[in-house]
Order: sequence, then C-alpha cells, then structure tokens
Amino acid sequence: MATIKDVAKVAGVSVSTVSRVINNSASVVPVKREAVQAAMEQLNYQPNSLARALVSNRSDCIGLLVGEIESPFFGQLMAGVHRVVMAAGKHVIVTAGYHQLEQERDGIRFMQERRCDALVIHSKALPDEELIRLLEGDKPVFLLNRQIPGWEDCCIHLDNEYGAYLATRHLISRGHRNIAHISTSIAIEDGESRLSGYANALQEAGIEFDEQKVIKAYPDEEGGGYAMSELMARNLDLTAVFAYNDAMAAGAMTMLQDAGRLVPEELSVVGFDDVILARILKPHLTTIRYPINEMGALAAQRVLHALDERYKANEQALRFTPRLIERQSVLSIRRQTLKSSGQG
Amino acid sequence: MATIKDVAKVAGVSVSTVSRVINNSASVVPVKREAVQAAMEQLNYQPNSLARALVSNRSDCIGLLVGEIESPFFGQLMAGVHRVVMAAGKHVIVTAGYHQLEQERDGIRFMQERRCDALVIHSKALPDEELIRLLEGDKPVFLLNRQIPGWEDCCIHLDNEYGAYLATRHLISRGHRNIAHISTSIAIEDGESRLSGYANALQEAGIEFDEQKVIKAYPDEEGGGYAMSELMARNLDLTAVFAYNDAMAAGAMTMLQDAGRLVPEELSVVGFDDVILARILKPHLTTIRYPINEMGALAAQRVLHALDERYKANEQALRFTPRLIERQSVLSIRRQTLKSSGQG
DNA sequence: AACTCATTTGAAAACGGTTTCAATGGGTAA
DNA sequence: TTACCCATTGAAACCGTTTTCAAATGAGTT
Repeated sequence: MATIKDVAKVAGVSVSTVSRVINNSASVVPVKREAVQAAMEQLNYQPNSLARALVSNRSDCIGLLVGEIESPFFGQLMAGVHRVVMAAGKHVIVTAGYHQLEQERDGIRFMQERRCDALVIHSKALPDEELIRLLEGDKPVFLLNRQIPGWEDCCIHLDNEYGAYLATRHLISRGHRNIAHISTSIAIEDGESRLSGYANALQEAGIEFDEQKVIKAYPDEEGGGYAMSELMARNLDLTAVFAYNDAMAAGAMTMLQDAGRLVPEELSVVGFDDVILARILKPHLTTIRYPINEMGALAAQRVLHALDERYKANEQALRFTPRLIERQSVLSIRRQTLKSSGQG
Repeated sequence: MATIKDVAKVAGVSVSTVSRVINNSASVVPVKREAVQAAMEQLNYQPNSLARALVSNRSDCIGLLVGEIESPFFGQLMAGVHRVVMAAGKHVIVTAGYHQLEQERDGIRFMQERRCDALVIHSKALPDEELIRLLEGDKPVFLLNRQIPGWEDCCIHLDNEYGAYLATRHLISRGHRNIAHISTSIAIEDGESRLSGYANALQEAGIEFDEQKVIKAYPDEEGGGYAMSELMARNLDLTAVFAYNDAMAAGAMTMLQDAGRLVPEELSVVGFDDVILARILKPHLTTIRYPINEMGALAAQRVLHALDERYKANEQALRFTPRLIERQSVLSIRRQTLKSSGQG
C-alpha cells in the first residue's frame, strides 16, 4: 500500500508538500499541486488514518455504545447518530454491550483505545461512578437514557413517567377503570418510572392502585404472553392493559387472541416505544412514541458541537417528551354498561 | 492520557519492558512485571491502538459494509458478524452504503483508511470491477449476496432461485395452480433469480407461466400493497401469491384484509426472508428462511481464518440453501373435486 | 545595489507504540 | 579459572502522518 513517501517520490516533492496538498493546509504552487494529485491518483494512494490520528490527535470518529446491534430500537438509535455524524464528514464506531457490565466496559475501552474523539453511550449496566469517570475525562461524552445526578447536562433522556402517565390517562379517558400494568422484571430505572406514571394517572382519576394488577416479566414477547396469561388466571375483570413495551404488548395480544379473546373489543392494550412492531400488529398497537432516533441525532449534534464550535449547537432540550400514538388497540367503553355487556 | 513512557517512568523500567509486559511477548522478571502492572493500574493506562496498529500493521478490526443500519435484515447480518469477531477478540467497524454507489464507495474507503485487517461486504451498487480490485488486494475480503465470476471462493450467497422454487412448489403441493408473483422493480440479481425459481416450479408442475400474473413494484410494504391491488383489479381468479419478500407480502396481506378478503381462506400468501415481521403478521407468514445471520457468521469465520490459520476454518459451503418455514398464511385446497387425486 | 517582506519549500521533530539488536550479568560446563 | 550460554534489559530504529521552523526564492522599495 502506497505511503505518503511514495507519493512524494513520484511527484518529485517532499512529504510536507504532499501533506499540504492532501489537507489543503497551506498554499502550494499549482504545478506541484497537480503533480502530487497525479501521483496520488497513479498510486491509488489512501492516507493512513491511523498515522494521521496519531499525530493530530483527532480520529474523526464518534464512538457509540448500544445495547444490542440487531434490535429495531437500537437500530433506530444507531441510524440517528450515524446520519448526523456522516453529514459532518466524520464516522461512527459502534460497539454493543448486550446489557452485560463486562461487555459494556469492554466496548468503551475499545472506543477509547481507538481514540474516538467523542462518545455517545447507552448503558444500563455500568454504575454511575464509572460513567462519571468518563464524563470527567477530556473528551465529550453524552449519555442516553441515564440520569446521573450533577451531570444532567450530558444526559439525554425520555420522560418515562410522563409517557406511562399518558398511556394510562388515555385508557382512563376512554372509559377504562380496571387497568392492569405489565411491567419489566429487569431492575431498571425505566421500569420504575413507567410504573409510577401508571400509578399517578390512576390516582389522579381516583382509581385505587391494586398490586394484583401489576405483574412483572422479562421484557420481550414471551414475557408479555406469560404475564397476560397470569393476569387472565387472576380473574380481575380487566378491560385494559398497559405494557412496559411494544414487545410485551405484542406477546400479550397474541396470548389473548390465541385464547379466543378479541382485542380491543374485550381488552384494550397500550404499548410503549412505538417500534415497527406496533404498526404491523393486528390490530395496530396504540402506543407511546419513543423518539430514540431523534435522541441519537441530538446526542450526535451535541458531541460534534462540543468538539468544534463550527457545528451549530442544537438547542433542543435534553429531556424528550413522549407522545401518544393512537391506533386500533384501544376501545372506548361506557363505564356503566361495562359489567352487564362486556362488549363496550 | 497516560502513555507508555509515563508507565515506564513510574515503574522505573524502559518502554521496551512495558511493551513486553503488555503483549506478554517476552519474559520479564516478576518484580518488574509487577511494577509495570502497578504503574499501569495507577495511571489508568490504555494503550493507544492507533500507534500500535501503525507499527504492527494489524488493527484487529474487521470492516463490515451493510446496506442499512436500521433494518432487521441487516441487523441480523451485523449481529452474526459481530458475534464471531468479538469471540475472536477482535472488533467490527460498520459502515452503511444505503444502496448508493457513492456511499458504498465511501464506506469502503473509510474502512481501508482505518486499515481494517479484513473486509466483509454487502454491496449491491458497486460494479464487479471495483469489487474485483478489492478482492485482488492484499487483505482478505468476503462478499455477501454477490456472485462474481472467477471469484466464487470469496462470495457467500443464498440460492435465491431454489428458494423461490421451494415457495412456489409448496403452494402447488397444497393444491394451488393459479399463483401470482409479486416481484421487485429494482434491477437486482435476486429479483431475476426468484422470478426464475417461480417459473421453474410452475413449469415442473405443468402450469403455464402467465405474464399477467407477475407484477413488479418497489420492494417494501407499500409496493406490496400496490401490487396486490393491481392484481386484484386484473380479475385473475388467483388462489395464491408468492411475494419477493416479507415486506411486500405484508403489504399485500394488509391490502387484502382491508378489502375484506380473508388470508389464507381466500388467498394464500408466501413471503421471502423470514424477518421478524413474518412472525408478527396475522396470520403468521409462511415464508422462505434467509439465514443472513449465519451467512454473516460464516463470512466472519472465513476472513478470520484467512487472517490467521489459528482460527479454525469453517468448512460450510459458501452457497446457502434456503428453507421453507410453514406458518399460517397458506391454505390447502382441493383442486377440482373431480380431477383431484388426493391431497398433494 | 541593498533591503524588506511574503510565499513556497523541505528537513526534522513529534505522535505512541513494537521490534531488533547488542549489552549485561549470572550460571554452568570444561 | 575461563569460556560459553541463556535470560533479561534498554537504546534506537521504525511505522506514516502532521507541523514547526528555517531557508530559499523572488518581487517590490528605496
């Protein structure tokens, strides 16, 4: 592979001159500039970015740690970051932590060793202290979906509590009073926030919170199905369910349908996240939109700005507000007739 | 950020010794080894992989070019490659070409500039010659879903024709004789292959190929819906449809259902790819499994082996055979009650 | 002709590692 | 005792760039 020296030799100039042509960093007399360009062309020269980064201390790379590579949710996150970073002429290096402490740590170490100029991190496993150590470092870092006390300026997150409140309030406004919540069994802040939002909405409407109506399961389709069957077995006369996420809602819906129950005629369902699944399910799932794509894009803009003032700052707030997406999985019911007809 | 010199100074040894400890490349007397380790710990030393790669000419990075970051299909591909490469203690650098010539070229250039040790490439836009130039280079390269004459040893692909044949034959074996094919409007090898497979199966069963029953559209849900409505307008007495991919099948199914038609009672549908969508759709979609995850994993194993004989070769064939996944979207019909000799 | 000053250029010093090579010193065999 | 070998070590060269610095050139002024 050709090096800058080869180019210099062929063009009959010094390496300094070649470097100047490459980076357009100082004036070079036209005849030499052209000779250099011709030589680069001829040798199919590609600058070694490692050497360049080594000396200039800039790699033009933004590191991104996600939970998983293959999930639609993180797919959107990656795409959001990617889009912004590419537009700035820089590149993204992605690592995945698979929700494991050790792997998340590994991913971050990898990005640091590669000397990424800045980091965007979605971590649920790493403890606050470790992230703070990162934030205190000399490179820009933004955290997604974490709230670290004292470091709010670097944390981009969604108001989960409000989202759950919205979902539950929507069900209440449609006449439902007997609403279950399928929560996550993973000890994660989101889970608690969404549970609170659910509880708040109930309280606001004067509906008693009933522990029986909250059930935790692993936050995927299977978990949702399991939770739903468990709820059905409890004979609670439910008319609606609010699930921790779309996958659980999907599992719950499938379970209901397989048991011969109609959604939403017999039971209304609301999810959370608004991943592609929600638009495919029959009936289409009413859910809470999680703008993870935009959040990733914002994170990218913020780190780029921190890196170089020339990238315009995005003044958008770091706290995102979720939005209700109404589709087909919620039915309006009249309260009074509920028990008699059950048909809404 | 601490450098190897800082560590050497703190430990009271030379940089060579520190390097030896880091790489375990030569024996170091225990007392010094421990001093070095203590110093690294104390300074929170992280080797600069750029410098290391520069001199050793190995970056421990595998470059991966995909079509899109956020699609489930490529998500699986990335995950397959990622898994294998991580297990080998190396890392993946992902770029996306978004099916655009220029962006694909850019992505490859980026990976070359970063001096990736090897490349795994899924490209549909780059011309053969350009890929051949890559293959001729000194680094291992594997191509996914391309067949370049003379370079079959580096091409991992799926037998699309056989997959389409399987899908069509399945419909025929279930008694269908009036089968449409929704094809892709994008000029892509896959499209032609799948069309041939469809035609072959028909011919084998003595069913006449009818151009009227083939329609092309953009290969997404919307295109599938459009194609289906077009087919319905033609009044062809269809009993089954084989779609280019799951997304088009989904679009077609939705279109049918919205028009009050029952799937599979009135029309059977078969897709292609077996992405997550197929398992979510109601009815669950019968489709052809595209083992892109395994194909990515194989590509990764092959490049790792090419890089270093120590990684065991995966002797799996480079041509993958698709498989029929039976779900709920195909109904068995009795052909003509009179002629029928049984349940095909 | 002598001087200033701006432009263009190349030599050389980084950047942070790995690796080669020669030096050192202790142990062992003769 | 001497010679030899092996393990351990540090100095220095190198990887492919960028960047600093000083030199060379030449035009414009006096």
